Amino acid sequence: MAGDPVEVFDKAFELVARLGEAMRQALAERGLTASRAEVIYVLARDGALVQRELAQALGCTPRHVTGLVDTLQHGGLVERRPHPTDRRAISVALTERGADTARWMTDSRRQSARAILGDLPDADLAAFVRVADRILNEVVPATENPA
Amino acid sequence: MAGDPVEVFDKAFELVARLGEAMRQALAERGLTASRAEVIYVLARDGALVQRELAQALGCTPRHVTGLVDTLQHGGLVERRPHPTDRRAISVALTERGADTARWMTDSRRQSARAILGDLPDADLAAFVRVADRILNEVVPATENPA
DNA sequence: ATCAATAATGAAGTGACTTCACTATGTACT
DNA sequence: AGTACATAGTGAAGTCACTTCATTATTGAT
Repeated sequence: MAGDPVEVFDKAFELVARLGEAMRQALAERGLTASRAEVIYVLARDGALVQRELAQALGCTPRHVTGLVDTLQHGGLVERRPHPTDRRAISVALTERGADTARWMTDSRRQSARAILGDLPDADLAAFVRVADRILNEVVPATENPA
Repeated sequence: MAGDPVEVFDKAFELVARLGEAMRQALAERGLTASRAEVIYVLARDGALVQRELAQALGCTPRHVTGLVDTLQHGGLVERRPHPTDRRAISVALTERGADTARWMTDSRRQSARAILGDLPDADLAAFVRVADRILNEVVPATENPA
């Protein structure tokens, strides 16, 4: 049977539900939650940030960042430092352990990707990306970060 | 650029994050949350259920179902009835409004699917489903409901 | 008649997140 | 300098998803 748009949509939602759940579970085994993992991801990508910037990057309130960073700091993944020029602000950076965790996230994602999809034809993978992009562009608001 | 497994994985996760968010938002406009919507979906699919069965279908605790049904009942989407043969149990069924909501969910999903993906080549859609199935089968635990 | 399994619910707790009020600073304007 | 407003972070309190641990009705099976 060829491709039915509705079937594709259903698969996409199934992905949302089940892949999301699998991710949550994998993170939980490392003592992380999706939100906390995202903090780590962003800090690894952008370097040390002030909490307000972190809130923007995560799309949540600054207040919530306070709590997230509290927990992460308590777990030794992140550290707070006084901002060099602005005494109101607090700079948040990954610790060694935090950086290790970030590497683990990237590596295991890459490994899984290759193990699971490595033998599929390039054409299929490219088509998946095309369809996914279409859905993403049409359906989704996207945390705006334009020009 | 052809298909890179890692890029595909990343897209899949982006779908998880952004499509999930879009769904939550669409539901919120109708006063629903993902969990409550799932109750409606399951009841529409399986007919009236006892709360314990509902809990199994949703993969959550019976205790949580109590609360979900409370809210839905209060909103007039669902009704509780004494179970005909087992006086411990409570049967939960959709009301007219609940059934309408279920129809809305199905219809809008179908409409969006056609509007967004209708013009893509069948081959792409079929490839998407193949790749998604691969991910689903390999990565995911799946709420077991086998033979 | 009795006793263990079962259906639902109260009580209390966790994690994600919010809004609102408040403190400490930074900035700008006179 | 002096006043006034904006900004960074946090305490307090609340919502929603979801849990575990009693406790109360029943049921079913001996």
